[in-house]
Amino acid sequence: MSRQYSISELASEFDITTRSIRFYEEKGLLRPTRNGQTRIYSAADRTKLRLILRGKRLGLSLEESRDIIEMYDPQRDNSPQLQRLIDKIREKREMLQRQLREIQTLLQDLDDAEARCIDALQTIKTPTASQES
Amino acid sequence: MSRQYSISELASEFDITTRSIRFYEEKGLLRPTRNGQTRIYSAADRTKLRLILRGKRLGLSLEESRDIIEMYDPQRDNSPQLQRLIDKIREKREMLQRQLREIQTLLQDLDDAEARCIDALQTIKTPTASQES
DNA sequence: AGTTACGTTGACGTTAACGTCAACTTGATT
DNA sequence: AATCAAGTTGACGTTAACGTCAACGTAACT
Repeated sequence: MSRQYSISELASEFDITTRSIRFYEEKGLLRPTRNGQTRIYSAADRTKLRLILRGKRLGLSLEESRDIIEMYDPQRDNSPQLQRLIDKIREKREMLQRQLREIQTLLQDLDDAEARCIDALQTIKTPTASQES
Repeated sequence: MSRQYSISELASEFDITTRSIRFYEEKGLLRPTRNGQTRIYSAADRTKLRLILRGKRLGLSLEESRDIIEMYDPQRDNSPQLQRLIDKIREKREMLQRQLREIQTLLQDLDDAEARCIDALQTIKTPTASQES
């Protein structure tokens, strides 16, 4: 009973084309219901779309994003399935944690680079300080 | 005077093909010296390669990685250049920080998903607890 | 001299993730 | 009835980031 969305609503909200949204469906990441042949998206679909786009920014492939999306509605069928899911979650978590550490390294590197730049700027503005007094 | 590397040494160390390394050169990310027509890579080239691959894991394009690499050897020519570089650094930093926050959100989401899975597993192992006593 | 290992360039193929376009339907509006 | 906006499918084009392959050079070893 919560809100419904048209394809173009979602497209403009997330600033992507409708073609992309249909593409994600082709790849099995979304399954909107239909009214005739027209697609209708639920709030859950919208959330999934958000996850897809976030995944993209994080360098995940669509397939990896699909994995993650599937974790959101665990079909609690049989326990082997669930166990596999838990394993996948832990695996993804490790990957993300590694990624997090790498970002922190890069941030540190950027800090250093900025410092060197600022330093170089100073050196230019104070022409050859080594020759003063 | 520090160590030199052949293309296949680097390729096997980072587990990529020599073709990729040459491709990065075509794209202007590396500029190894030559002995005749054979490429010779320095320790700095190796570091750049490491940065490229890290960038890839973080979802950066090669062009973005090239930007970052350029920050590592600031040609301290003129100050407008340096100022532009500082701006680029700050911009990249914002992007990485946003990415960092997104990863933390995703990690939190994964924690939740795992909890739900484990919960579902328990529910299966304790068959329909609601019908007991 | 022959072969083996390692390197080169150039051309072309490939995959993921879309974009573009044409031809069509459907519902609402004028 | 005609037109318009929004949707659909299908076919094909595109870009990034390589991989594959062929044809060749070179240096070292046997």
